[in-house]
Amino acid sequence: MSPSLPSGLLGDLDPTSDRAVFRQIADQLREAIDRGRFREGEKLPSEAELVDHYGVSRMTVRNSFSVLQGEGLVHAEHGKGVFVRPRPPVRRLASDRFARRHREQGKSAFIVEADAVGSHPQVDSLEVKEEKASQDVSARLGSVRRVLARRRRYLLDGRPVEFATSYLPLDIARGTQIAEPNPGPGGIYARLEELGHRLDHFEEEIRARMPSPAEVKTLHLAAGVPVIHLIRTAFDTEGRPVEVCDTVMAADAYVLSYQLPAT
Amino acid sequence: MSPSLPSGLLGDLDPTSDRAVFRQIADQLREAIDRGRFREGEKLPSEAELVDHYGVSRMTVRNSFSVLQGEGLVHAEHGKGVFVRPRPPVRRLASDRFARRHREQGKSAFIVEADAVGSHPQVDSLEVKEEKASQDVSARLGSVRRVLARRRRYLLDGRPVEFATSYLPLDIARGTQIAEPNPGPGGIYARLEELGHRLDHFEEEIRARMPSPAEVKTLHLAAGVPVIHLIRTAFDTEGRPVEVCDTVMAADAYVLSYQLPAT
DNA sequence: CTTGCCCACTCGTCTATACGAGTATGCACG
DNA sequence: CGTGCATACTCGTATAGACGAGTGGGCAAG
Repeated sequence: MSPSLPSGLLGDLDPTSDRAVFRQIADQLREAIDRGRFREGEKLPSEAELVDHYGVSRMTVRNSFSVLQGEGLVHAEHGKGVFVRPRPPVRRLASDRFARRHREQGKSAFIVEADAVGSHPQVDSLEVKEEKASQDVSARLGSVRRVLARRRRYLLDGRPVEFATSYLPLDIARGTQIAEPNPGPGGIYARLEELGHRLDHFEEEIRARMPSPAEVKTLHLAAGVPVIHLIRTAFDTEGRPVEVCDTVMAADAYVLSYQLPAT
Repeated sequence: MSPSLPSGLLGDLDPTSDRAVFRQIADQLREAIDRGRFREGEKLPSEAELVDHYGVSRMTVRNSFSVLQGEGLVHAEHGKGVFVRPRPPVRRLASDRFARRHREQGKSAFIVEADAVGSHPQVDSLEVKEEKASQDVSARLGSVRRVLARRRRYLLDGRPVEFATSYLPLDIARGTQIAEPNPGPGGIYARLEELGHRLDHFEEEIRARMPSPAEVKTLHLAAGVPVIHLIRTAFDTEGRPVEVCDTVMAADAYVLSYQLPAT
């Protein structure tokens, strides 16, 4: 038998309303969460308890939960319950993160930055190989057929937060340290500059969308978490695009920050 | 009676698989969409047809659809069917969109840009009023109690794509044309400069998340469409923040583009 | 020909039931 | 004391049925 809910926590249904019952329930739960009646990580009433409280069928309650899941407000754990989704710590990406001065150190920007805020950084899924350039990458790199692709996934405290692929023209990267699993201190941008491609500027394109099933898997995304899709192109001082980096980030783990001149 | 589906369009279920039936159906539909078997705007088989084809119950088929809706791939229209969601035209926001040279003209950046690509722009929900600054806005503007808030919504070809609120310190904006519904040619940035606040740079913070129910309503968002939340702070040459602009954009209608120096 | 209604088809909402599978707890047994 | 199992509670998946409401086409009446 389900114990009854503390009275006053949730209200009653309005049978005269034309708002669907499952939406009314979702509204009440959402409001309770917003007001802090349920805190981050806290367990919501179980399906059975809500069935008793509202006098509706279980599917109706589940429908309410699915609304809240779609909004990214809650997540269900099989065998345990439905919980208010905690807001994970966000990683701030500043627009000067690729400035030359940050490249002096030996470690990669990701590692340095994570260490600074006391997180445990990891990089995995390293893959470096030559492949055919997609139509999009080819266009961005200036009609290149084949490219060197460097794939990796970044984790913070064990949680995957982003994965990225860098594409470089073969005539630049082949046979250099860039084609090695470990590109050496300062990363591939340092190597590019050593190879005579002094970097001039970057162009970043940002989109947001819902993840594909593959992305959900790779980033362990909860329901209702979008991804930020960032495509960066690096140009050298001669105006040639020397790298395209395609990055997919868990949107709940990032804030991007840019500084623009008012010119 | 439901006519049977064209054979070969969709496959069969694998009863030995441990993948849930509704996921298998969603997978097949997703793949068919990705492969172009169903084109943008095209109608998917009705629930009844899929019930017949797969020999499952209607709720199972609906469950599959709800997966695809959550991914933003399809949308349902009551009484008509379920359709592949067309990708709307996107608006590109370049990082120089606030450059002084774009401010010379009389019209606002939004209008000029939309006209350029042949879209029909509109601005509505104009509201200008003094109000108490939220904690966040106050912090960004440097401990300001009350602010002038300018709210508006932008539409392209009748579709709402973004809404924004600008907050300005009262000591700057009160009694000026900035406090009028129509701020005049070049917008509030032009007025700020005339008032002696020469703009130096902007700071933009970007987040992506699922919309609140209020945002769904204001932007007429389909299921599975995230929003891009952009907070811009404008600084004058003395380093004082003179405006905070809080913008919520339909993510499927935007690509943001930034240029960063490699410094 | 036009109007208005009926009907078929569509998705939306809700109920009731059943079984499976993951989790946690307590108790009995070794 | 510790191990392992039974059990109760949780959500996951699926079935079957019912009624409501929006859409569009066809047909009959005017």
